Amino acid sequence: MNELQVQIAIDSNLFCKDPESSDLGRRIVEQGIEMIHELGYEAFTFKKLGERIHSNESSIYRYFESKHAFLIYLVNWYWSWIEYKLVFATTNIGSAEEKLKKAIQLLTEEVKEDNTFTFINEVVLNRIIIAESSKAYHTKEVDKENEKGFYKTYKRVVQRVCDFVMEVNPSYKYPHMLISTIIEGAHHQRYFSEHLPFLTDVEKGKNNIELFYQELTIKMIT
Amino acid sequence: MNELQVQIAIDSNLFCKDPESSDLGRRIVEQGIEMIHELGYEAFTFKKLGERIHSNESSIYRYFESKHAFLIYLVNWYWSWIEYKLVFATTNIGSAEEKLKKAIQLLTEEVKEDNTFTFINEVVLNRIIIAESSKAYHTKEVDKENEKGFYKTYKRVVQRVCDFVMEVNPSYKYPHMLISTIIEGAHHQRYFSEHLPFLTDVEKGKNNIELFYQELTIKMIT
DNA sequence: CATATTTAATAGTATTACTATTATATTTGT
DNA sequence: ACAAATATAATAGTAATACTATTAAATATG
Repeated sequence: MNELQVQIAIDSNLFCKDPESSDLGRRIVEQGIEMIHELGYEAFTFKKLGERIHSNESSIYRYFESKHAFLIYLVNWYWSWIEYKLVFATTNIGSAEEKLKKAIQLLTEEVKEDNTFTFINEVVLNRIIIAESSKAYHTKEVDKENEKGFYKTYKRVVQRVCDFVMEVNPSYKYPHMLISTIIEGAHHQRYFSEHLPFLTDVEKGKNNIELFYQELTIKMIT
Repeated sequence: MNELQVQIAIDSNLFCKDPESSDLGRRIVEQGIEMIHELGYEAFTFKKLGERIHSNESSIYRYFESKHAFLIYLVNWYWSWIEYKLVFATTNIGSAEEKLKKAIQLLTEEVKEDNTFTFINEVVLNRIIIAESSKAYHTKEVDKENEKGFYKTYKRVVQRVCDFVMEVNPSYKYPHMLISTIIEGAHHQRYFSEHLPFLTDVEKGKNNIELFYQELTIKMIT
């Protein structure tokens, strides 16, 4: 059986030249993800990436105008992918409660399988999002970048899940606050469980993070 | 009436030379906070700070070994201050529920009054913590720094509030997860309300952030 | 097959995050 | 009051960063 050939569509003002349009572009994204994961965002440079892909620093600048822009691209790719998974997992489900539950699972679970329906390693990308994505919006340029649509994909995912919340309880007052708290919270808890375990109650072999946020969702909206 | 003269005690391995011990040191911290707030962490440099306080870059390095170490110092100062306020606000309160409620208020409310019981502007520091503190632990060196006690003060605050949670409900399973979710969540919501309002449900004149997390606390542990 | 585009290579810039050295203040102990 | 210790300011220097500009060679396209 053939797999569905879906392409994650990325807004064209998130890159200079579409990295999906050439082999070099795909190598930049593929290996860039690996390198950010290995070195961390701060130590990662286009120069190092250029060497790794046997290309040149200045060639990478034709695809992304800056290191920051590259991170923004990855964050948007990630949320587009999550949106795709979200829509796929919730169509044809009748009960609003079920849809919401599925959505919370998707947002809080650890990304484990590498389905690589593209050249992008989603498991590694998930870890970058957890460890580095807050740097995408914690800058002095947030407001300008927000206007340019840099956070649009993330907002769209939040809105979709909010819609499920409102289906379950149309009078609930804080859907956006609830969903963004859960998304950011789950990422924090994953990061803490690995590096600052004191701040969590994660137990080996148990998916306490997911359990906690599922319980939170139900208790808050009913 | 005299005000209490309390000094926030900072662990001596969080600085090279104690900035509270000299006029220059106090100016570094005082003006450093203002500058990080104005320029953002990335654009802030010791060179610029040196110029601003009519001193020298290299003199600042005698107090803090790096820009990162300076941020870590500020984060610890902040949490020591919150711990002090927390202890002060909850002693002599008999009911565990009341203590917890007070604690959640303290952790989620906007810091408004500038009590300046020191040279540090707590209102501005609070905004730095909201906007920049995640950069303190999202580095490749977290584990090493955690061992050196860089996040001890934060953990201590979390533990104190966890103790209240356990007083209210001794069988509650996820106290650390709950409290760290609330702290980080409230900070995120404050930041979002200013820059990415779509991700919150903040209304003018209403303290929805505090209300949301108070409700969350009660619903989760009872 | 000519033209346009892409890429690689080189060089260069201003700035950053530091370190090292030294001379001059300032503080401290006696 | 004075020597010794310490703190500070000023200067200089380093390797690396995050880019930009230019050019030549390779590749794709009409």
